[in-house]
Amino acid sequence: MIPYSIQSSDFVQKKISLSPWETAVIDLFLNAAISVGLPKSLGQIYGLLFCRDEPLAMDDIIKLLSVSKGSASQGLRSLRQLGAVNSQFLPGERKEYFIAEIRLRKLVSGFLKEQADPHLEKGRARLSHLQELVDVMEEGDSADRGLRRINILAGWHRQVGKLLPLVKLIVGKTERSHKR
Amino acid sequence: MIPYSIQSSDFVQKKISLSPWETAVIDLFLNAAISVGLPKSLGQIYGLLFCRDEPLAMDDIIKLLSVSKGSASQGLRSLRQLGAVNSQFLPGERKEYFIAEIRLRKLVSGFLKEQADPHLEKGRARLSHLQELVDVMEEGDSADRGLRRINILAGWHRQVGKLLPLVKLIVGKTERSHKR
DNA sequence: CATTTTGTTCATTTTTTCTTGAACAAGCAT
DNA sequence: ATGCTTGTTCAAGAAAAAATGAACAAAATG
Repeated sequence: MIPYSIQSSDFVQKKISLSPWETAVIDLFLNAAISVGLPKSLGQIYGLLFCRDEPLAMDDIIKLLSVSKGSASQGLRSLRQLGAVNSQFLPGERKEYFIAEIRLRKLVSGFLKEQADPHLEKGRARLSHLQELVDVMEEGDSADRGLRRINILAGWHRQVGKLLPLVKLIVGKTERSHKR
Repeated sequence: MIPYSIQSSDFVQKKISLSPWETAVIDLFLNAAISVGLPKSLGQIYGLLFCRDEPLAMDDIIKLLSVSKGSASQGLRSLRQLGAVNSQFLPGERKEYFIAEIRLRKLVSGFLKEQADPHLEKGRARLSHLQELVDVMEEGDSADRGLRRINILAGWHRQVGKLLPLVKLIVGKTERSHKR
């Protein structure tokens, strides 16, 4: 006389609510997302997946977080692009199921690849544009100054270019020891 | 019969407009600011100061960038806090004059100190809050899962805690060679 | 085929963040 | 004192970013 599981018989009803610690974790990731300049929905979605052992489908996410279809869809897309979630198709199921990537190394390198590398590249372009602007000037104080500034910027660019791969490396290297 | 320099006699009229390369540099920093999550006015102001050899006062900045007094004042405050500008009082002048900090090491460490360190600290607090939430639960699957997640997060926290000082160090170490 | 399930897109609305400028202080000069 | 100059603050407006949900595709079901 249990009034639940109206639907397809032998399905275990998926847990419909969040435990307090899960809510707290989700909020933690929400804040983390904001602080690295990503939309909070990304943080929430990742946080939820991070909490769970079993993969979740989009409509689970929508229900559990009460976000819109649009947010969920776009959020998952971004997360995939960042390498922060992976998906799988369970046999016999039509939905796509998502799980969080929890290897910090992957998270960091995905983030840097998506967020930093493009800027580095654009930086290169801007530098040569700057160079053109200065080249075209008649000689003089300002042109001189321009040249000096370009050199500084080029130096910075090199520095950062060296730093990024190093960061990926370091996070990778020292990563071990998830106490089990 | 030059109609300019209405004002106090022997002052060389300060350059009133930006050369093209300066505009481009300012725009570069504007974009950089946005991409690290700072307001664009910060980028503009820093960019302008970066271009100039001589220190500028707030009203120079206001005129050259056509920004409001408010933006200039608040922007300069933030930049000072980030360690991205320094100021000096020229003798006999009442205004405060600003110059850009161009040592990358200083810029990076200032940025990290302001933007990352506080988050690390808050992270610590959140972790112990999480721990409490899980401690308080009756034993069970969810509590178990919660514990495992906390351990992962704690590991990440340690990692990042190690990374940040390292970044400051690296940028400092390799910094030399501004071609002169 | 018509229908259902799953997911994407995108114009609109909502929320958040940034900028503006007027009002206000604080100090100096007359 | 009174009026300048310099700078800060903050409420209100403007701009930018994110979330929503309805309309649309695509593919499987029956």
